[in-house]
Order: sequence, then C-alpha cells, then structure tokens
Amino acid sequence: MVTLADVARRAGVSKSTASRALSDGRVSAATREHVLRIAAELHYVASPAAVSLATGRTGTIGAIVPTFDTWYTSTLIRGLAHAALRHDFDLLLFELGEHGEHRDRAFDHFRRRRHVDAVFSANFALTRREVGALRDLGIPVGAIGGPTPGIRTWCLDDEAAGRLATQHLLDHGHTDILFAGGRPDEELAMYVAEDSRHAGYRAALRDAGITARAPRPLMPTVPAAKEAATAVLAAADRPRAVVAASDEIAMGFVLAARGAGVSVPGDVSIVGIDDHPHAAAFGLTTIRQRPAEQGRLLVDWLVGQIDEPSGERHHTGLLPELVERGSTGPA
Amino acid sequence: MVTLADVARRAGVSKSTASRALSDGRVSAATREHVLRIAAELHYVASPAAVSLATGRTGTIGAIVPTFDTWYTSTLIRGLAHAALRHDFDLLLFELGEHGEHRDRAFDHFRRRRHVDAVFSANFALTRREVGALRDLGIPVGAIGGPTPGIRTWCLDDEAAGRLATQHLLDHGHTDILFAGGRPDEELAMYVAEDSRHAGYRAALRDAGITARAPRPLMPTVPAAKEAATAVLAAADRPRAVVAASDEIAMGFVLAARGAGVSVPGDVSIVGIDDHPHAAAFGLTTIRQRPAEQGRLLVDWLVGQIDEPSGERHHTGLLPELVERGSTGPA
DNA sequence: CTGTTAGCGCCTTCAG
DNA sequence: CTGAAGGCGCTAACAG
Repeated sequence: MVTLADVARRAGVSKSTASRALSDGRVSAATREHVLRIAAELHYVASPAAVSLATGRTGTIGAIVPTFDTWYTSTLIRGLAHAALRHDFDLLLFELGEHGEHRDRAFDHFRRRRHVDAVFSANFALTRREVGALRDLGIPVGAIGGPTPGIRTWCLDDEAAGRLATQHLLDHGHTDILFAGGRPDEELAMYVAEDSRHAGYRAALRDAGITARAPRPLMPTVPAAKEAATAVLAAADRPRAVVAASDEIAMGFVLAARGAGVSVPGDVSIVGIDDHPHAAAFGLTTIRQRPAEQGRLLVDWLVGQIDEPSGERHHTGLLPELVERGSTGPA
Repeated sequence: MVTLADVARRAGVSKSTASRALSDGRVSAATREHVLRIAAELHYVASPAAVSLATGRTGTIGAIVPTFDTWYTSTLIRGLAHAALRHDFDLLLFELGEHGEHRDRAFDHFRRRRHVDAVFSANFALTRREVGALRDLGIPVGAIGGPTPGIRTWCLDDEAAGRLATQHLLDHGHTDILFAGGRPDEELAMYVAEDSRHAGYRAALRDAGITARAPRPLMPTVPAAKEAATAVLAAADRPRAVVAASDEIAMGFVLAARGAGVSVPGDVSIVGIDDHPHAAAFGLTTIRQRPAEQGRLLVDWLVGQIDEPSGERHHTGLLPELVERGSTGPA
C-alpha cells in the first residue's frame, strides 16, 4: 500500500510538507502541485484509520433506524446516503428491529463504538432511554421525530397532515369520516406519527362541529389494512369516507373495497398520507411528504454541526402537501 | 476517553497483558477476570481507529447497491445488517444510483477507501469495469448476481423461476401466455434477472410445443406496469395469461385489470415473481425468493472469507418456490 | 504467563 | 514555507 511517506519521498519533500500539500496547509503553490501530481500518479489514498487516530475525526455518519424495508425508512436512507456522499462522508447503518435482545445489542454496539462523527436517528422508533443515550454521546445528533428535549428534530407536521386530509373530505361535503390507523398494541413507541395525524383529524372535525367516529386501529401494512378494511366495509355502519393514517393503509382499503364491490370514491372516499410510490397507480388522493429530502436536510445539518456545533435543539415541522387523485369525491 | 493504558494502570498490569486479557491472548484466568472487571467498570471501549491501524482489520463490511428504496434491495440490506451485527461487524452502505457523475463518484469513493474488510455487491447493477475494480480490491467480494468470472455469486435461479411460473400456467391449460417485463431501455445492465426469467418462460413454452408471444417490455414499477397493462388488456389480442417478471409488474396488471373491468383470474391469469409483501393483499400467485436470507448467506460467507480466504469463486443458484394464491386459474 | 519495545500511517506542534 | 520529532491507541513480536 502506498503511504504518505512514499509520496513524500518520491516528491523529495518531508512527510509534513506532503501532508500539508494534500490538505489545507500552507505550502508554496509549486510544491503543492508537485505533491498532488505524485500522489495521483501513485494512487495515494490516506488511510482512514490513521487519519482518524490522528485527528479524532472518522468521516462517517451513523444512522439508526427501526427497519430498512419500509418505503419511508428506505427512502429516507437514500436521502441520507446521497447527502453523505456529497459531503464525502461514509454512512454506517444500524437497524434496530423490534424491542428485544437483538435490539439491545444493536443499540449498545452502536452506542459504544466511537467511530462516527455524528448520528442520525429515526427517533420515533426509540425509547426515551435510548434517545437519552444518544444525546449523551457528545456528538451532533439529528433526528426524525417529534420534539425531543436536547435533540434537534424534524418531521412532517403530522397534525397538519391529518387536518389537511380531513379538511379535504369536509370540503367535499363529507360528515361521516372514519380515521383508520394507530397501533392496536399500545406498548410500542413506534409510529406516534399516527397519533398526531389522528389529532389533526379530530381537530378538523371539531372545528367543523362534526362528531368523530371511534378510530379503527390497525397495523400499518397493506395486508393488515386490507383485512381490517374488509370488516369495516362490510359493517352496517360503513363510513362514507376514511382518512387513512398512511398510504399503505389506504391501499389496503382500496383493495378491500374493490374485492367487496364497494366503489371508490362512489360509495366511499379514501384519502391517504405519505404519497407512496404506488399511490398513483391506486389513484390515491393523499398528503405528500418527501423522505429523501428529509434525509438530505438532516445530513446537511449534521455535517455543519460537526465543524461548528451551534447548540440549536429545536423542532421543525415539515409542511404537508395535498395531492388530489381519484379516490375522493363528493359525499 | 478511557484508553487501554488506563485499564492497564488501574489493573496493575502492562498494556500488553491488558490487551491480551481483552482479546484471545494467553493470560492467567485470574488476570483476565481482573482486567475484564476493571475494563467494565471504566466502560472501556477500544478505539476502532487504533485497532484498525494496528491490525489492518476494520471490522466493517461494505455494501454497494443500486438503490435502497426498492423492496428487494432494502430487504436484502436488512439481511446483511442483521448478519453483520451478529458477527460484530459494521455495515457501510453505498448507493450507486443511475449511471452518471454521482454514480462514478460513489463508486470511486468506495473503491479507494480501504476501510472495509470485505464487500457485498449487488452485481446486477454494475458495469463489467466496476465489477472488475471490486475484484481487484484484494478483499473478499460476494455478490448477488449472475455468474461472474473471479467473483463468488448467488442469486435466485431466475430461469427456473420463469420456467416454474410459466409451467404453473401451462398446468392450468393455458396456451396464450404473455411475458411482461424486460427493460425497454437496452443500455442498462440492471435487471438482467428479467432476461433469465424470460428465458425460463421461453424454455417452458418450447418444451410444451407452444409458440411464445412477443414479450411486453416495461419499466419494473407498479405505475409503469399499470400503464402498460392497461394498453395490453384493452388490445384485441388480449392474452389469457401473463407471466410478470416481478410482483410489482404483476400488481400493475391486477390494478389495470380491475380498472378495466377485466376479471382476474376469470378473464386473465396473472403470476408474478418475488413474493413481495403486498402480494398477499393482491391475492397474487407468485414465485418466492427471500432477499433477507440471501443477505444473511452472503455476510456469513464474507465473514468466513475474511478469516481464511478459500478462493472459491463459483455461482450458486437459489431455488424458486411456487406460492399459489388466487390470481391464476384454468384457461 | 507477563513486560518491553516497536511500529501501524497520519497530523501537528515546534524549530528553523 | 519547510523539516524534525512526538503522539493518537492499540497490537505484535521479542525477551524474560
């Protein structure tokens, strides 16, 4: 392997000069150019380990997410990866999974190794204790999630999203609107976004002077939603409209409706939240959020914080955006 | 930060003894236990950079994939991440994206940094040149993709999958079978799996003495497939059955069929390949593959190779598996 | 079994 | 502007 010493020797300068030439340091333009040329010829690449040991910087950002294989998290990670690359940072990935041994191990493993300069966290998947541990790492932490003491956070303004979706239905004259979503299992801190969306739904109805139905909790996956939706649509008190807490839930409803011969939006209007890539094929009216851009945003901020920490720890709500397609119609 | 020296001093031994106690080395049981206790008390964690510099090992595996946000790649990565964690390795991720500047940069960045002990590659997304560069890295390389000289590879036996899907239709008495899939854009090396699946389809028909239709190339996404399917199903020579090169394509067909009032499987039978998580909700008959297990397989192999390279460079085809649901029926 | 001695490759004072 | 020297934290011979 070619080292800095090789480059220095070949260039006829000292290691220090070579080092300076390769980075910012003050060197004469001539030597710099010369060293750079030699380095290129030799395909010199600095050893990350050595650089890290000498500087304390690792050049990598850690990302901690609940699972990779969902539209939201995988798209978010894509955004993180692109931005990290643009800033010349590497991205180290940790999947937490559900609570349990594996999860603890993953988290511990991540927390104890000091080889990241900053960490991105999908906070909505962490316990309070875990978030605290992250904060105490002493490096910049940026998270997707609700407001969290001591941590800079961002996320879709879920309440506004729920409100916007509901208002859209209200504008169409609907009054019998079901909210579908929210975990049946109270244990998990995950998916609290759904609670905020539900709150937005309730607020919109309250403002309109309309009574909300009892929500229909379900797991936020297409198959689970389809199953639940089949029951909902077969019931005597079938709602005329539904606000789905996510597009996957909305898709489950569309699938169930078609299977049951229920027309969308003729018999029931359905609005989702997310703008999942499949939403268009389902003709879904939805509230859009852009995970990839959220990832970019986070990494840009993190990289800035590595150089000069600002101490800012507030929360930023991202604006939702209505996308009208064919799944909603007049009451 | 607490270092090995701190532990050694506090334990009253030399750094080397402490180091040995913390790892495999020969030390008396008593000293080992003592050092271990002190280390735990002090929350000692070895500096990865220092270890790496001293040993030449980095404890991380690099993964290079075309994009994160597809079911296949994100599930694959989940498998990689789980297995890596189990072996106490970190996972460094690189997303290549489409060909172009960003892609070159990503690849170069990855190739030049020597901070991974082994690399996983989603070969199907790479050019021959890129694969060659990976091979020349001098570290173990394991890939998902077709047989590649000099590289250990695995992938679903796509030809067998295409054949199995087609045979299933043949068994139902179908003779008018369309193959939907294959990139309209010849440029990209990506998704060659579709070609093999198409080959399997043709082989099955040939064996049955049935003439194949001209395939319907399309982008492998739900929206694109739905659009293409709408045209296919409206045509005068609408096929009685279709082998979709992937479940996403199959879903596009199901959506299009429902939109056009075409009954599945009454008017047209549809079989997919992959067993995407949404497949069940679509009632899709499909050929299953298990990306997460593929990821695990790869990492297990890679970790073994890091310790003792075996030089094996062959290809392994993974067996496809028919999953019958409701989207296929008699001719 | 344990301590001493050298580095691993780079950056960074400190002189010149 | 440049060179020499020391150290980042750890492991790996080499003696004892």
